[in-house]
Amino acid sequence: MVLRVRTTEGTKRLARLSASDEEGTMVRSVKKSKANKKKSNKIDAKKPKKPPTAFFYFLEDFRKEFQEQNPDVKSMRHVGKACGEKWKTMTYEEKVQYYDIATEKRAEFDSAMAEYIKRKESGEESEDEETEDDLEFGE
DNA sequence: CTGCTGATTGTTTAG
DNA sequence: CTAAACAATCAGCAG
Repeated sequence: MVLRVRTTEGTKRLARLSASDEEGTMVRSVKKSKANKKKSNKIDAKKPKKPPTAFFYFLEDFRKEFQEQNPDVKSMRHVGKACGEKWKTMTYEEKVQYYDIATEKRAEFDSAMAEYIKRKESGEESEDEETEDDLEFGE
């Protein structure tokens, strides 16, 4: 009940979600914004970042277990794969634990989003205070 | 040496 | 509603 999973499967939610490509070309080449490090940070625009999903939270815990059970495994990518399969095998009750966490995060994110929209409607023209880009001295 | 890619699913966003 | 993109992580490979 607490888990408002959005209409459950009734709407099917993205029935196939581009199922046509799912099997054929897995061109999942995401642009990825990790190209830059500190410089050029104006790309994100003030938009609230997306909170980690339940899957990610599960990953955090699963990672450790996976490494213990699979000390041979190295890349985390493989973990993700294994995690994905296990994730599907997990029961709703088990996943609910993580869903609950994600739900709370989303609630918090919602507030940030509301402000973002509000500001956007008010005027996207925001002063960029992100002047400091490479202020790296220290070491 | 340095830096991006890849893989997982879920959630988010804008039209 | 829909489709696409993006969220973390970390090691491996390429130039």
